[in-house]
Order: sequence, then structure tokens, then C-alpha cells
Amino acid sequence: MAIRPAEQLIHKAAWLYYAHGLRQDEVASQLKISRASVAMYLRKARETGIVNISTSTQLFTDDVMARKVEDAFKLDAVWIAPENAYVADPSTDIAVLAASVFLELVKKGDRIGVAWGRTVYTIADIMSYADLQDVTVVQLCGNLGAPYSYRPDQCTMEIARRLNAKGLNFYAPLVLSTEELAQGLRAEPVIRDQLAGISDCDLALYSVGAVDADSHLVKCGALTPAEMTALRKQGAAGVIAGQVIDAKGEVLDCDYNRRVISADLASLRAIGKRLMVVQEDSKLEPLLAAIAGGLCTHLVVGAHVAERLLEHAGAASKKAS
Amino acid sequence: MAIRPAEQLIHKAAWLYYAHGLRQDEVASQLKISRASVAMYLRKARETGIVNISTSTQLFTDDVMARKVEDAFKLDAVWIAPENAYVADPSTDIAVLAASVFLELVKKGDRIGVAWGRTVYTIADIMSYADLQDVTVVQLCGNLGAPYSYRPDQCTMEIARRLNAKGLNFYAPLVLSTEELAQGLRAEPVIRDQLAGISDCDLALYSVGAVDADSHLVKCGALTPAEMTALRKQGAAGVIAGQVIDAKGEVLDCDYNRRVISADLASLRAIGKRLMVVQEDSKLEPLLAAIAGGLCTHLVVGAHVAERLLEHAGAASKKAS
DNA sequence: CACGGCTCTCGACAAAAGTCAAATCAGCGC
DNA sequence: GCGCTGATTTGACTTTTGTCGAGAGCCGTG
Repeated sequence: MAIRPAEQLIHKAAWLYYAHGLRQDEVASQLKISRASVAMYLRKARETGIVNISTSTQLFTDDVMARKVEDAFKLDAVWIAPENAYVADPSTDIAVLAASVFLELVKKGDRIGVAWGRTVYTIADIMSYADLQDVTVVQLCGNLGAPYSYRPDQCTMEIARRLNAKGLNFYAPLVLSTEELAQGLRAEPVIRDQLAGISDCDLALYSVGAVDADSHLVKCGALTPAEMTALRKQGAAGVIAGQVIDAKGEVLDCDYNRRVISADLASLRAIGKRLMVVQEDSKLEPLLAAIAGGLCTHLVVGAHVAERLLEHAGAASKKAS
Repeated sequence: MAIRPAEQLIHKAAWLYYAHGLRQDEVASQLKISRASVAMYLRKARETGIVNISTSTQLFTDDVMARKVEDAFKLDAVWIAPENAYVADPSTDIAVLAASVFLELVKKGDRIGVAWGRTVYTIADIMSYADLQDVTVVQLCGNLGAPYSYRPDQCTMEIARRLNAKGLNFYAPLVLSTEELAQGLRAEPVIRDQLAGISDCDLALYSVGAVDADSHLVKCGALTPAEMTALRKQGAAGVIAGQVIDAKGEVLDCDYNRRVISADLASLRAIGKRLMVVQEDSKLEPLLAAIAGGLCTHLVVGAHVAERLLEHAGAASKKAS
């Protein structure tokens, strides 16, 4: 296989084209190949992250609303995707923004924790490629043998692939049938090491789930709709990395949570940058819970959710005074 | 001036085009402007660093020779520009590479020390734009009222401008006529603070000058050719940030050095990443001195100099054994 | 209020980049 | 040795992008 020379050529072509600003035909004659090949190499270079094209996400932090949300909830940084999007699908817009923000936050040598969900998978799916060799992507929670394409391990691996990073998977079920078994598995060296390594992460990427019948936990069979309703009554406000949290952002004391294998919230809070992405307008309550629990330092949301966050903050401060 | 809406438009256009991958005509219809304007906005976006296109410099570190030089001289990283360049001017090639490497090393929030010289100015000149608001570029040595376009303050300001960073200039002459005056000026609060702030830098960018009649010090009138020759006899091996160093990379004990206002070498050594760029083949001796003095952790050189570095290292180790 | 001077915007053309089917080449089993 | 398979490369074609001069809008000035 002539992959070595090809790799070299891709690098050289990318170098001449992007760094030196030569035209494709000039590159072609320098490298003594046809221009069409140059075009192909350049596409590969972009796809593999040999060249990085990134747009500043400043536009979305400059927003006054973003500043207000930052202040109101004491977050490190907030990005707001305009709702009156210029593009067809507003939820895609949030994911594209989230992917850019994510890439901006990642540094060389980082260890990144990734949770699971439709949102995270969408982000992974549209994320552009980058070449960050010494980055590790770890899975934050156990697996779910769901028929979905956004299984936890898929999210992790896809992001690792895009970044050209190492992917560290987590081969345990998210939820077991008994508490004892869960405890036993958590004590298992392979699993224990994985869980222990989570707090060493520099950056976490996750979303928050709603506590309703549409939740992934229900769709994947981890919980029945009835159990979900029951959890709601017990004070469940959201789902983070497979665990059910209450309105204060603490793990809900319930049978289900005790059977889950996932990063405990203290480990998550130990991660410096916790990037939370919320696409759906309906996830206001879970998001508030996550913020209350200090599970989020960096936030990407749509304008609509941002507005409602501010309304809520305003109401709360009024009540307090 | 309709510059505010324009700024917004540039951001939006860049966002839709680069992040969402729309075509220019699609962007144009979304934004309700002509495609020609979109093309113009995109150019501006590239020029101002709203979008970043960077190519991985891996190709040049992958080189086995680069590894050998790293090992032989205990450097953190070495990049080697191939001498049989694909481009017209080999020295430009080194500068382009150096600029890429430099941009790769800069992080948000960094403080960067920049020295002066043709090499540094060339790098500044071809460096692409970036948007790093919270970066500070400081000048490492005093000014020289030369008729050259690569005055120390110019180098600093140009790099600051390209990075969209703050530029901190150094308004003192590089060399004074008496030692007393130099001492007095160094004690001056404005100057003292500047000099004291140098060791807080995260990254330094400089080259090394040769001790000959072609040196900038001679061309700018700081030293006469005769003085230069005399210094050589006293053991001068190179020039760093306006100061004359000996073969061990220490400040040469001479009248000239005592009259200079510049970063002292200890401050330079305190900077974490010291990127040295050498274009000319003739600068082998100064480079060896700089390396010996621990003034360089990251190195960008042409293949020819790299070869000679290795020869030298080989000879030295043979002699030692 | 008309007048330059200024920048921004547009349409049309030229240049460059992307794409695809056909051709070429290397490796491999028969 | 021969022909097959699959990947790579090429030339020709189409689409997309860059550029330029003309014209439109805006402001301060006489």
C-alpha cells in the first residue's frame, strides 16, 4: 500500500496551498502531479484535520444576553445560538456552534470526558476533524445496548476519531438489575480505574436529559414510563450521564441511581471545564437543576432557552428580595 | 460609519460559510446581500482572524533529523524546513514554517516576548491573522532608530496587530553612550517594570545574530565594524536581543553590553517556551552559542543548518569519548 | 441644497476549484 | 505469464469563487 508517500504528499500539498498560498495548479506543478490530485489531497487534508479551519465563536459570546446569563448563573462562558436561525434546522445550528466551541476549548494533551445522548452524538457527527494526537477521550458512563446510533461508546469513539485522539471506552452496562451487582462491578479493577480517571479530565461534554417518557432512558429500556413518572414525583428534575438528579443538582436517592454505573457527580465537578449543550426548549428544568448542582461551567443554548433562563433568574432574585 | 453592522455580517457570513458549509450564493441569499459582498466579507474574515486556517506542522517534526537534533541538543521541539524547497525562496519557507509553529505555540492568555531582527520581522510579515484577544506581546529589547523597517517596536506591534493582541512597547534606546546612563535608565520605573515583566512571558520569539560586519548592530550604528571585530576577538559568538553572547551563551563581559537596555538572559531563560528561528546557514556558530546558553527550547531551522548541527554534535561526542 | 469624497454594494467576467468517468497502475491469485 | 480487482490518477467538464469597475448611498462642507 502506497499510504506513506500519499500521506507525505497530502501534507506537502496542504502546506504549499494553505501556508504558502500557492494555487492548486502551482502546487500540482511543484509536486509533479495533476491538479485534480491536488484537489483530492486537499480534501483529504481537510477531512483528516491536517488543516484546521475554525471560525471564531466570539459572535455568540458577544451577545448581551450571553453576558447576562453568565452573570446570573455564575458561569464561565455562555454561547447563544440565535433562534431566528439563518439555517434550516435550529437544533443543528446549536450543535454546529457546540462543536466549534468544543474544538476551541480542547487543548493539546487534554483528557476529555464525553457523555451520551442525541445532542452529544449530533455534535460528534457534525464536528470537523482535527489533529490532536495526545488527547484522550473517555466515556463518562456505562453502555446501553440500545438500537440507537448514539450509544455511549459510539459518542466517545466518534469524537475520538474526529480529533485523531485516543478513545477510552467503558465496557459496562449503564444500569444493572440489582444494586449488589452494580456495586460488585464498580469495584472491578478495570471499571474502577475508568471511574477514578474521570476526575482527571480537563474538559467534559454533555447534555442533560428530561425526566419524561421521551427520555433516552425510557427508549433504551433502562426505565419504564411508569418508573419515570414515579421518579418525577420523588423529585427527579433531570438526567446527567445516565443518572437522575433532583432540582438542586444532586443525585436523587432512589433505587435506579444505585444500580447505575457512571461517573459520580463529584468527579464531574472536579473537571475544570464542563461544557453543557442544550438543544431542546423543553429542557429548561433539567438545565436549571444541572446548573444548580454546579455541573456546568460552559453553556451552549438556543436563544429561547436563554431567555427563559433569564426570566427564571429574574423571578428568583425578586422572590429573594 | 456602517462598520458595526458590517462586523456582524462578516461574522455571520463566516459562520454560515465555514461552520455550516453553505455555498457563497446560499450565504448571500440568507443574508440578503450579493454574492460578491459575501466573497468580500469572507476575505475580511480570513484577514482579521475571524476564521483560522492552520496547517499542522507535524510534517516537519516527523522528520528523523528533527528528532536527532532534539536528542542531541536536548530541545523540546525542532522543526526542519526542507532545503530543496518546493518554493522559490528557501528563507521565506523557514519564515512561513516559523509563523505556523509560532501560532501553534501561542495559547489564549499568553504573554509573548518578541525580539528584533530581519528574521523576526519576516515572520511577522507573513504571519496569518488570528483573533487572540487576551494575549500580550512585549518587546524584549530597546529600540534602535534605524532606517530599517524591522525596528524592535515594529516587530512587536506588527505581531500584536496580527494576533489582535495587546502590544507592549519598550521606549528606550537599545544602547546608550555610557554605562551610567544605561544604569539610570534601567532603574527608571517605566523601564524597570517592562524589564521585570519579561520573565513572566510564556513564549519568546527570537533569532540570533552573527558577530560580523553584516550584523544589524553594525548596520544600525550601534557598533562599528572595527568594534565588532574586537568583540569577536574577545570571544563574542552571537547576538541575542541586542546583547553580545560568548560561545557558552553567556553575556560577554564588555563595555557594549553594559550600555545595552534589554532583557537579561536569566529572564529569557525563565520563559517556558523559547522559540528560536534561524534562517541563514552562516549562523551556525551563534546558534550553537544560544543553545549552549539554554536560550532555546524550540527551534526552527533549515535542513542545511540542521545537518551541520548534527555534524557538530557528532564531533563533540566523539571528542568527549 | 448641491457638491465632492468616501465607503459599501452589485453585476459581469475571469480564474480557480470541484467532480466524474475513463485510463492507468500495482499487487495477486490462477 | 495473464488477467483480474481495487485503488489512484488524469483530462475534460461544471460549478463555485475572486475581482474589477461602475453605480448607489451617506456624510460633512461650502
